Amino acid sequence: MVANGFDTHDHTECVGSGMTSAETYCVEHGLQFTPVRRRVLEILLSEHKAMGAYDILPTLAEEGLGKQPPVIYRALDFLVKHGFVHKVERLNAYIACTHPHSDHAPAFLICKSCDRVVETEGRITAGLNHAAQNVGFHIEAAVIEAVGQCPNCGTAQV
Amino acid sequence: MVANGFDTHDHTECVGSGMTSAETYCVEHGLQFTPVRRRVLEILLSEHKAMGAYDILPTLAEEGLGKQPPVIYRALDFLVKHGFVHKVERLNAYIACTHPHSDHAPAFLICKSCDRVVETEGRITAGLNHAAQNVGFHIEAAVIEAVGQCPNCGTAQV
DNA sequence: GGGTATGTGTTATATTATATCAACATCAAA
DNA sequence: TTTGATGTTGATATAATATAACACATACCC
Repeated sequence: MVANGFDTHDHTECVGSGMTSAETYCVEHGLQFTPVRRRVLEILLSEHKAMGAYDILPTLAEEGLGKQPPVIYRALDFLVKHGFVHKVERLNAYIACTHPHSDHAPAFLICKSCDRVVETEGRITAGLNHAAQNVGFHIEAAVIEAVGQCPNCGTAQV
Repeated sequence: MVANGFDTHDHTECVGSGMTSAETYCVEHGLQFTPVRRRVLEILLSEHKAMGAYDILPTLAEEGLGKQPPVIYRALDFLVKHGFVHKVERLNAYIACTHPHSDHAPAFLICKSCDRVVETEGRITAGLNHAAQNVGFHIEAAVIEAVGQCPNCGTAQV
């Protein structure tokens, strides 16, 4: 079993490499990686969990980076649009991408008990593609979110 | 290509069979299929599309079935819990199940252009199960929602 | 340097959802 | 047939999530 979000681990490196990767991508693509955007990504990377917009906003406010909802939503829009962050629809929450720009269809495992979320990689959508073809539907993006119990909570409760 | 929500079709039968099926299920399981619950399912079946709670509420209000949000949310909770209705997380909307109690992992195709939603059947989760096993996660339910273009809108725009 | 596009600050509001508590209904056991 | 357990509804209030609209500032490009 490889390291994942259900483990406890030091993810200083997660933050560092995530920021570097975003930085590089923005430079290469002529995107403005402004202080608000930078800080929001940094918070999401360092918390290493799914956070609501209103969980992030107070931190920005403390740091003088904006205290109204539109500030955080605009930053999140940018980060989601460019693949640095994903929205977890089931939770109305946002989480830093752990496989930036690997051209993946992100899928999430959401623990009901502890609310931790892990992003998995890989091709999930073969069956879905088939279903779509049957009705002539063209898939552009997919939301794939599994709800259940993570190893920690599962074993704890048995 | 079989009949589906992207076709225009007379779905009088969808409504009738949906209601009958729910009715039977409730009797068999000792559930109270009360007027509010009945009417909400009927509305969702007859509109044959994903609707927000606040789209449904005015109709209930007109008919004297309750005008406060908790009324509709409680009815929706009941209908979702027992599999008559699904929530489309991506849209924060609700849609009548078209395969009631076939023990399926519901998956949706959501058209970006016309907002129509089609529920597909079938086993979608093989790859996801594998990913979950790798981290020791136990899946209880899955949200699978594809966003894209339906045949009508796709051809219209080309 | 001037013009255009993009990003930010701010106010206000829209949309989606839940907590709480009292009243009433249903049903089965005492 | 009362009692009590459970479930449903009615009503008020509020929480949580998200966007519209507009003025101003900054970045970028020629």
